[in-house]
Amino acid sequence: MAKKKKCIVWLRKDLRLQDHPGFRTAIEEGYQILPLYIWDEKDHRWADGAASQWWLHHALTDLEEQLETYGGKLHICHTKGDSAKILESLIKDYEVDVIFWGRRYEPEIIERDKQIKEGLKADGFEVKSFNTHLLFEPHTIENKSGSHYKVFTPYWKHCREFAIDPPSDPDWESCNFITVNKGSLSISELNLLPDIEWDKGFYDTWEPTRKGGEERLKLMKKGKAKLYQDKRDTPAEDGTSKLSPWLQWGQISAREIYHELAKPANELIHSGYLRQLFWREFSYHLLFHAPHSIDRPLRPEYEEFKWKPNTSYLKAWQHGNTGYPIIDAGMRQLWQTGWMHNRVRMVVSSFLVKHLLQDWREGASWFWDTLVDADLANNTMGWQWIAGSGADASPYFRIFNPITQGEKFDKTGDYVREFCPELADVPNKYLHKPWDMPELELAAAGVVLGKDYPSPIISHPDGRQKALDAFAEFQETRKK
DNA sequence: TAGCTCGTTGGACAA
DNA sequence: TTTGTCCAACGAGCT
Repeated sequence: MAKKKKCIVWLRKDLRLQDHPGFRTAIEEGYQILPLYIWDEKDHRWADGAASQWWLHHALTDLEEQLETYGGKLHICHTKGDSAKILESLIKDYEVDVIFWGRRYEPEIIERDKQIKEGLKADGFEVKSFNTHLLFEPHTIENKSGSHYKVFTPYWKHCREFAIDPPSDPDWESCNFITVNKGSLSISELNLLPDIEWDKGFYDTWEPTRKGGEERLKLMKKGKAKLYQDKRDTPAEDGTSKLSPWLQWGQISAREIYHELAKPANELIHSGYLRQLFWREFSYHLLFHAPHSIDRPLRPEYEEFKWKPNTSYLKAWQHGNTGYPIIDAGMRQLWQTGWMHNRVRMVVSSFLVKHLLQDWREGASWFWDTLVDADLANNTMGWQWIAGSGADASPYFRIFNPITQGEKFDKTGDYVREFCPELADVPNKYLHKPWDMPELELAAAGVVLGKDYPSPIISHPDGRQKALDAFAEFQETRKK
């Protein structure tokens, strides 16, 4: 009898069994499969942050359980920057013929994967990679002049011209696995969970399993997506999809979401949300074509911008102690739940970069470490946009006003009261500017400013003016 | 090619 | 309280 062909399916940002072209191909072509996850602590400079690691732990646990129902076992390894070595030794140990993996698009990972691929091919092994993460791969889209898009709307219009492959599930009933007896670590041995218990709120907020994501998607399908356009800007309401962490880890694919919501009859009513999926695509497109933008301004002239580093400002912002309720509620939501509402992300980012004149990279790294949905392409694009150094960036005089943004988008004050409970009894009239409240009323609400809740670290008119001055000065130096 | 239009997410101020 | 207008300037993308 002919020897069974063997393959490794190396899982990366595609921790799912559904709509997985790697698994599907392996099963269709009759391979015996070794499903592999390598926890590489140093696979690039933006290796997963603490909140992401928390999610990863649970995603792997869930994936392991799903595989077990088909008689498979997830093989788990750990390294600090040498995934290639692990692959090589597994290939030898199990006489593997081919490796399948889903492509990643972080600049340093592209480079690393290329080297691994070349190395393996030189040794006579076959490597096949697939698109498991996106609707459109960044290099496949170009504008009429043969270059990449820099503005969202034309990019989006262009993409809409193309059909998107429907998701396609592997036939797991006919799957064969390679029998593995040794060498795999347990998930807990990866030490992905925090030593200090700061993750309690995460458990209250998330069910980080495939099933948890399917539930969210079901809610969108049942009506949430229809209401999305109206509710997306109200942080007190559960009006967004919150699917970002599942998407980021690939527990649910973009294709699955797209096809669930874009059925012809629904396309229009869901278009507000679907558009957001294309924003994710667009940020991968930008990152691919401007790899330097992960830690340098996309527009090089912004290298000259004079940020004013100030540790106490940065700390106050990180810990939600700026004295601006909408900012503090957002930063505390982030810390407690590993997630922040998108509207509030813009307000807090603008405040850090404009009012406080702190380098956008400080904000980007804080988000990176604390968000369960941290995604290099989205994070980079978002911060560059707010800092004004991005491709289609916000003009420098566009400075979010933390008071009016609060009053406009958290009218009821429910959001602020949830995350800044010390302000619970402050009436709506003053909730977004407690410093304007008369002493007596403050006392009645049980708040002493500077003691129970911080006084503002900078006054809004001051912060705004300083930002305008700094950016005007920057424009001047550019002209010279 | 030159010229035209437009750009996810806003704020301040005047009327 | 609401609404309209201006705030700069530029480069992408299209015709």
